Amino acid sequence: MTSGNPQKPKRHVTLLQIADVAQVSKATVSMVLNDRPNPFPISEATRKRVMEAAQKLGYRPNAAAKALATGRSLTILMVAFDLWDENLIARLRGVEAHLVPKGYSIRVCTVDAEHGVSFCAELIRSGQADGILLTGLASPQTLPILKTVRDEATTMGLPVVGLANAFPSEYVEATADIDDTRGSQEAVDHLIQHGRRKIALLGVADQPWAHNREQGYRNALAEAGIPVDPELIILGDRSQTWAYDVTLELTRSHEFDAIFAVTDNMAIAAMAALKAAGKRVPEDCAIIGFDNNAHIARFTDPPLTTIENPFYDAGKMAAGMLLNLIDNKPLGAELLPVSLVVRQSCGCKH
Amino acid sequence: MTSGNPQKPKRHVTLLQIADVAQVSKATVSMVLNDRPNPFPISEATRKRVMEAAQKLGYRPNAAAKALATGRSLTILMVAFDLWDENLIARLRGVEAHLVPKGYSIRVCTVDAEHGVSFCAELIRSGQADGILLTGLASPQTLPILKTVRDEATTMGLPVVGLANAFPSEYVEATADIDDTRGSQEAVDHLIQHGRRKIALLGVADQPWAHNREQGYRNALAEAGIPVDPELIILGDRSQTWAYDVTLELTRSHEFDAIFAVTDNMAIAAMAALKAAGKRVPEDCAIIGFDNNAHIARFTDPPLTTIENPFYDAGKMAAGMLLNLIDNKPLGAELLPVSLVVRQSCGCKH
DNA sequence: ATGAAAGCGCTAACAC
DNA sequence: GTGTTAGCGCTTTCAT
Repeated sequence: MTSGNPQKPKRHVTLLQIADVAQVSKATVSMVLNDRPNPFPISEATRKRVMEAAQKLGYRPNAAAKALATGRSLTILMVAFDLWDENLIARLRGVEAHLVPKGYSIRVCTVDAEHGVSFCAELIRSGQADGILLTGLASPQTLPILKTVRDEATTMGLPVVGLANAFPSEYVEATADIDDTRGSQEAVDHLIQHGRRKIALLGVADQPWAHNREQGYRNALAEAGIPVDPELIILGDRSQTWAYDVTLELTRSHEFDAIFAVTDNMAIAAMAALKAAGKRVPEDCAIIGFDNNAHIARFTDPPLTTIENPFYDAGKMAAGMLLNLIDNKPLGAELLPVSLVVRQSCGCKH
Repeated sequence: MTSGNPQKPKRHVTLLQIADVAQVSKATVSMVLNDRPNPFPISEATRKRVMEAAQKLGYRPNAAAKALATGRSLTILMVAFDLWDENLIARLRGVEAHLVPKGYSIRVCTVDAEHGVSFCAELIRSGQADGILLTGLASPQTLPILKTVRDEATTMGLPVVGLANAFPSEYVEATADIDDTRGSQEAVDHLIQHGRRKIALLGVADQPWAHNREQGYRNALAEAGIPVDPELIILGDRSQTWAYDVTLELTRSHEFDAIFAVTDNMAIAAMAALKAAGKRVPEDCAIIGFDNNAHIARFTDPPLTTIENPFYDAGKMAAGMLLNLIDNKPLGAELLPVSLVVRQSCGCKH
């Protein structure tokens, strides 16, 4: 059943065959199919003949030949950098939403401290992409890897665009980002509206995006005239284990009535720690996350209030920016708006 | 800062340049670089000269030219079929783990009922892949789409391999699957060990993998001599909303002391419903899921006992099988073992 | 042991 | 308006 490998017909219908059938030259066929005047328009008659022949033969241009001739692969390379549990598929769909209508497809390469950089470099150097989309997490230790990607891209003359997670500007031409600051500010402000005053921040060190979220936290406190308590700002490594441990510790050492965690993953770990410490959520401690991983956040106990992170839209925008750079058009970047998704961990009633 | 588009050097170091430097012909360079006797070996001297020249010039073969000449793209197409919230990155990493060492890279294309099939077909027909990896969910309504992929692959002579989620055999040469039946049987058996007798199954209709998980449930009951209560077998559409609603309903209409949900996502929704109905987990109702989405399952309240779904390994295996098919080698398929991850929702103490 | 040359399928000057 | 032609960078048969 599984043995007999499929016969390999490799039905390459070529331009030449169409030319034969339509009684024209390869060149004419190419022009018709690519809709390129040369410099004169093609007569409607031959146009039609060619189209019909192509249709009949089920012609599909060979991508390799096209790429070789034009020097463009119609492919972008999406580098997933140190990405493990995030919503890759939403980003991918967003990117495709923009790319596919323009005929581009996506090659992916995952990279982390141990794997993939050299292969990724290989892909770039071998001409398999017209531009690069970087997504994932750049930590200080892994920055050299980013540099490699950046350098290879530069020697090939390819633009690099960041998708979410605000990459440092030395490594990208531009980045498609969401309004981390504004979103966080809204979240923390919401906690303040609920009468919370001692709000802890569960943050992440050394990450631009996390820094922005921290800034939003500070803004909200400032606007409400609440002094920042440095002891309630805790920066870690983004892991759930860390978030759990540090929250547990905090319950023993400090007074606080709310937590703003810069990711949902951290928020749910913190929530578990609060419960382990005998605190009720949201009565004793309210909590808000960030990202809205809906299939988790909706079903925590209580359901997690959080900020919607529009990965799909970010993907679309990043793709748009990349294509613009490839075509030397204006970038068209903007900070994507985010919005609070109110559930119950903040203290709101159902 | 973001305006001046990067200059485009496009440093294509070619075979010819190496040939020049090394004082040999293109052909010789090609042979050396590809390690291909012709039919006689290359002399060590020229070999070295060529290698050094290549090294010095920083030569990287042009993928398009190579593909055009050989008819092989060294690329596989990964089709993500109706996949939204699953762990794509783990599969991807697994696939890459096997593919990259062999020089293959991955092109991705997401497809669902509304989008992407025609583009996916395009990618296949334009020779942009040597084989296809199918992953995601095939529902009866979307099967025609699968058929399209399959047909295009066939006309191009490309093998199609399924990665997880057991695709129907008409659409794939083979599939890399996990032992759904065995895993589920273990899970349900574990519940039985805890003294549970009225175990509800939260399943999914029309999905081979879900059917296997149901079979495991039945096996466990059979071995324990517990009669199957058809009313406790509930098949739905895999959505969390459905799982939540149906569980809530069940608490009102039936007696049961445990739930086996065929996915973690359904399990956490069910858990929320149980709590909403005033049931304690696991005292009143134990619950076990499937997949081990660790960043969720570890932090539910109580932590979710579940079956580890080795997506990474499945990715590796699928990639291996696909490459074997491409090279006409024996398939090397096997059912991947799964294991129970015991936490507390089953009734075990910490 | 190495080189010459044809060709993979397509594009883009340029000629007619 | 359409055809000719010369590549794009690489592989591969065959001749030497």
